[in-house]
Amino acid sequence: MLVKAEVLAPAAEDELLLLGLGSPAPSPSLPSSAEEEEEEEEEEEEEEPRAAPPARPVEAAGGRGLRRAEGKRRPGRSRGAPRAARTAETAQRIKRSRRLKANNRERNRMHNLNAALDALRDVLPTFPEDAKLTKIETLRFAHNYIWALTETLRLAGAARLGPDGAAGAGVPAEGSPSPASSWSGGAASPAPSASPYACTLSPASPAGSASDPEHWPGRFAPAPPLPRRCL
DNA sequence: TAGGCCATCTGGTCCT
DNA sequence: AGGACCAGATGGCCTA
Repeated sequence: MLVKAEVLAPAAEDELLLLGLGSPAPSPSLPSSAEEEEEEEEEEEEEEPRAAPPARPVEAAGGRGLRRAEGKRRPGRSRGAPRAARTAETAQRIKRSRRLKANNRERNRMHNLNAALDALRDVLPTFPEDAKLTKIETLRFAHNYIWALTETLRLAGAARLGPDGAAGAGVPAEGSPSPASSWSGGAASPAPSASPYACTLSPASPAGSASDPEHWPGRFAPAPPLPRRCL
């Protein structure tokens, strides 16, 4: 996807920077970027022990030099930045590396979540068939759908039991899990009293009143008839 | 153009 | 300590 590519690009660049590669190399694919991250982590694990010891003054760094040149001690800057600076830099790199790892995990976590959401969408009837419910719609719809199916079972059982058992036909049993009670989220809707079992398997019902525009995102206006699989 | 939806990043918190 | 989870921020895309 374009979005992904665009958003991921900066991350890949960061990794490259971390690896000390100033210029962006051929952009790595997602998995390979993760691999690079691993490599980088290893590299840093190596460095960590060096950074771990309490930062000693610069003279310590020049200890070796002292051995050969008694008296004449050279400034502690052998090459590159002073040790303290290097240590700080290393700490930064480690921090950054952990962040990137966490980002990766978070990304995967969200992908898993989305996959689960997609699986849920697959079993929900929609109209038109290829319409894609948003996340919130999927969750609300699923909740209502389960409620409707539960009612179906309950009523079917009641019908088998005869007139006595069917006392509440068409009316949700007391304490039945009406979605409206716990799920409407804010602009919630009235309980499905009018026709609680009227197969209103829309993203918003029965938790949302079909006449309540707030519950009908443009793409899912109540105009279409009952969902395909609605029995 | 505004608003909705989404993916991602990020820092904080909790848990193992 | 490291990973999972969460919520806020940010920026891109799409539609009315």
